[in-house]
Amino acid sequence: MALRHAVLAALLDRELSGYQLAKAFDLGVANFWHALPQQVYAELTRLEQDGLIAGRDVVQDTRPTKRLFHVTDAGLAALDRFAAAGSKASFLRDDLVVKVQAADHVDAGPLIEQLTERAAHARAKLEHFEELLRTMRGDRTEEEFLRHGERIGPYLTCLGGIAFEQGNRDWCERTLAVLEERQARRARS
Amino acid sequence: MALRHAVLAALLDRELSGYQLAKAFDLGVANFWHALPQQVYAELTRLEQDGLIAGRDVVQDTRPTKRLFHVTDAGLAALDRFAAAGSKASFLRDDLVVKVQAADHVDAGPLIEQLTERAAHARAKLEHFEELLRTMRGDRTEEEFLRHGERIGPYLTCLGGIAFEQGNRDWCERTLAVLEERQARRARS
DNA sequence: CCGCTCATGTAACAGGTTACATGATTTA
DNA sequence: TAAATCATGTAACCTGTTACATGAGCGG
Repeated sequence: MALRHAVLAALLDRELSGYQLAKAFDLGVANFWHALPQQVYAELTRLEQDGLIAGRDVVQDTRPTKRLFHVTDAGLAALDRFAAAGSKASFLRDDLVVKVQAADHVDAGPLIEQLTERAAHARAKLEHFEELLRTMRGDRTEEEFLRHGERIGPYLTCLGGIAFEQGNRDWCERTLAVLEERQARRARS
Repeated sequence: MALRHAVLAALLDRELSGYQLAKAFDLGVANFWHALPQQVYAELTRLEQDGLIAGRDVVQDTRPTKRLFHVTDAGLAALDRFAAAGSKASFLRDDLVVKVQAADHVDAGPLIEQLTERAAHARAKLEHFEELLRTMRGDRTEEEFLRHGERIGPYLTCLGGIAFEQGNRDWCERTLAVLEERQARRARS
């Protein structure tokens, strides 16, 4: 039941439509969770039924009518209970890691390709996150912002995304270097 | 269909029983994937039916009879196809991150507790992984081992685990520092 | 006029989690 | 004698993914 609380957390800052939320969860914008649009819409329906969020229709002239949601007091209480309850460790679950585990028994070519892609993707996300951080803290320094800012949650999760992607990038680069060196050596012999 | 290939990858090094595999996937030993015992047993059944692994019964006098599995040629071919196919980026999906996203709206006490736990867990895993690396490379240096070792896949995934857990640990410590400083300041005022 | 964005879903399926079951042997 | 380890599963459930559907406006 974590998507539920991820949606609540995403609605803390401002009212959002299902569409906006779906985009945020589909791409890496809401870097703290990932979900497909279908899941988001379904979860919004359930959340409203349970009274944890409330929606209001906003009629637009050129665009279709949308429904903006906000967190209710009951929703806030649910979030608080969720935050207080224990959570188990999260695991790394990544196809590419499985492939590297089998690296000695499979063709290294595609592996190198995928690791290169992944490293590039990690670098792109890092840039994006850094940009987000700059926007959030404005003209304040990071220390200043984290000490006195009144909404630091998204900043901290963004730092989490950066830590994750740095690990990703560094590992990809290291693994690439090893696999490429071995492949080059095999080609020479 | 990644558990399938994770099991194949785990069986590359040596024959294992369902029980041994289950333990490896349940705890963090097989640091490249996580799965519950029930999943592992079910997957082994399917893999054997599909001819990607083969098992032999080993009768023991004191212990129950166990079944040791090894990868077949068909299994190896399947792994190779899997490694060549594209894989999408993996996402960070972690309850604790959702909680931190909501940090400004929920009680910081439990958050601090959970972050402390998580940091300790990350440190423990790091030590465990470092130990594993030392065992795998023996008296060789890392460079030496990665250049000339004949089974480097597990070493590389272990490096991945280390990169992941370092990110985890650093982020937990940073977030802890911020939340604790803010909580202390609130208490004083 | 074709594809993209806005806006919202349904249905079927695959994969992961929780709960439960069995039974012998070794260790504290 | 109670708990942990070895050894293997079944059944129900929850969550996530893939495929498909609808319809209006806007930009090239």
